[in-house]
Amino acid sequence: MIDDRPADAGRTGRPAVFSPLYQQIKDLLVQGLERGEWKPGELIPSEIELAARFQVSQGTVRKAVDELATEHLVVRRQGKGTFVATHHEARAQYRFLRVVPDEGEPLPAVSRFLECRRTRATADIARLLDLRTGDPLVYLRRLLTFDGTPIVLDDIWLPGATFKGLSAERLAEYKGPLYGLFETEFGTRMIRAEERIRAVAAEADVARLLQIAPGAPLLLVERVSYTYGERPVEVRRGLSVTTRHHYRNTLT
Amino acid sequence: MIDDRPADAGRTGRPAVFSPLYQQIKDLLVQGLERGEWKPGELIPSEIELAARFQVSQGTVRKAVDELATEHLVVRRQGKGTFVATHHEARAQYRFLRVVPDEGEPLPAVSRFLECRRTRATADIARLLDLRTGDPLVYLRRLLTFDGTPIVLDDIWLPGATFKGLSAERLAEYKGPLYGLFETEFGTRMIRAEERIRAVAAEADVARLLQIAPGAPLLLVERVSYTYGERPVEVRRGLSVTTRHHYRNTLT
DNA sequence: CAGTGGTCTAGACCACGTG
DNA sequence: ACGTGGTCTAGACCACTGC
Repeated sequence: MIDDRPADAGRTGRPAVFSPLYQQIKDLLVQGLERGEWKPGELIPSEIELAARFQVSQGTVRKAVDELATEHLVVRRQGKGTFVATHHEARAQYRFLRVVPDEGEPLPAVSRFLECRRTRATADIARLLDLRTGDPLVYLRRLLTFDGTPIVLDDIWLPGATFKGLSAERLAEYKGPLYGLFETEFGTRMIRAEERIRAVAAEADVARLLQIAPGAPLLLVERVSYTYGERPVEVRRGLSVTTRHHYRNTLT
Repeated sequence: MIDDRPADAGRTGRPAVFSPLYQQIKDLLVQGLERGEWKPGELIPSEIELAARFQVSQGTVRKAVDELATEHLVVRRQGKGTFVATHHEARAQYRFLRVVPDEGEPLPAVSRFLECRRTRATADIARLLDLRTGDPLVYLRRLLTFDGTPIVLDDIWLPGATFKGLSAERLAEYKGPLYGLFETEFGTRMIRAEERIRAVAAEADVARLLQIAPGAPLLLVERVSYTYGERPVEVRRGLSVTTRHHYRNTLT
């Protein structure tokens, strides 16, 4: 495992394209994650092992791993090692579920799938997913219920090529976060998302599903999710009833 | 300047309350910022100088300063030094201004103040600002206009004790971000905020100011801003028209 | 040129988890 | 007892800035 060493990584000479050593190590580690060399939840090699493999000091590996931990790609656990991050963890759950009750603990929302079918990309969905108009998609519609009350209606579009085997049956039987299913069954780990948030008036069909009056204000959250290498893997439009719930956000 | 050294910071013995050395250094630096030892925009001592002052290695100071930079309390500039962060910078502007046009660049929004008066804290505002009901407040109302169209109506409540001299005249003549004014004139630097976002229907008076129909959906952003030591210093309720604008957010 | 932060190394010891 | 990540040090060289 000596040949993994980046060309010209030593203290003499210069890499063809300059980038700090720890950055190059980080890139190699991300490539390993992307290739599935270490799967979500698994232990990656220790810092000492990685330092030996890449022929750099432990300190340099540490800086690379530190950045991966900051970006939530891996999780450090003192005394145990460094693990590949996974969506199957209470810790990571609420990073992407931002609609919560005004009062009390965010009870585990109950998810019910109303639709699951194949369709084809419209121009706008294709653009967001970096596909071509007419490319195959999987379309999902689900209702999130908090404490018995319907609160969020999500429309979700996924690239058909990646999510070929996704079925209503599989969704119905699956317990846990949707991104956990994507990660486990389709080898696609969501790591980042961009959202645009607006207020809109409820259409008649949506109002019926969310048990509110037509025209009532709803929070619209349009999300594009990305996996490794800034590759878009999901478009989601969520409509939320925000009379006793809100979207929480921290500005830092 | 030798006595600034934290008690028992050396490699032998144990601090009474355990915390890593770099954390203690970081805390001391935050206290310096809070005291105004170095003001926004100013240069703080170099790493070598701080290392000498606190009697620790440069590496330990570096880790402390790195964290301050991550939290946007300071800004590092290679070759020049480390500066206290300030709201008077294009870089920092859009960290707290999240409502932007759907298309095109976020043109500098024009701010117009509709009200500025002293009032007293209601129970809910008092709770959020860690005050008592009836304590003095300064209340502001302002309208943000993008490209000539009114888009955001902000109601702002500030602790009267801190913002004693704030006047309509001062607001009218001031150019630049509101948080820049707070920082320069009142020595209060906002560093973090928590927001709750909802969709609501426009009331008649708000609809008139925003030039929309009564009952139209509006985005409501309720913000509490904090300065050093998690001390709340502002409550803000912003109502936005989101037909051609949206609230942007990145989940990481 | 001198001074700053940025990178990299090598080695020490500590705290935590497991056997 | 051992291996992991966490902290700390000392010193080297690099890259950027400004005189």
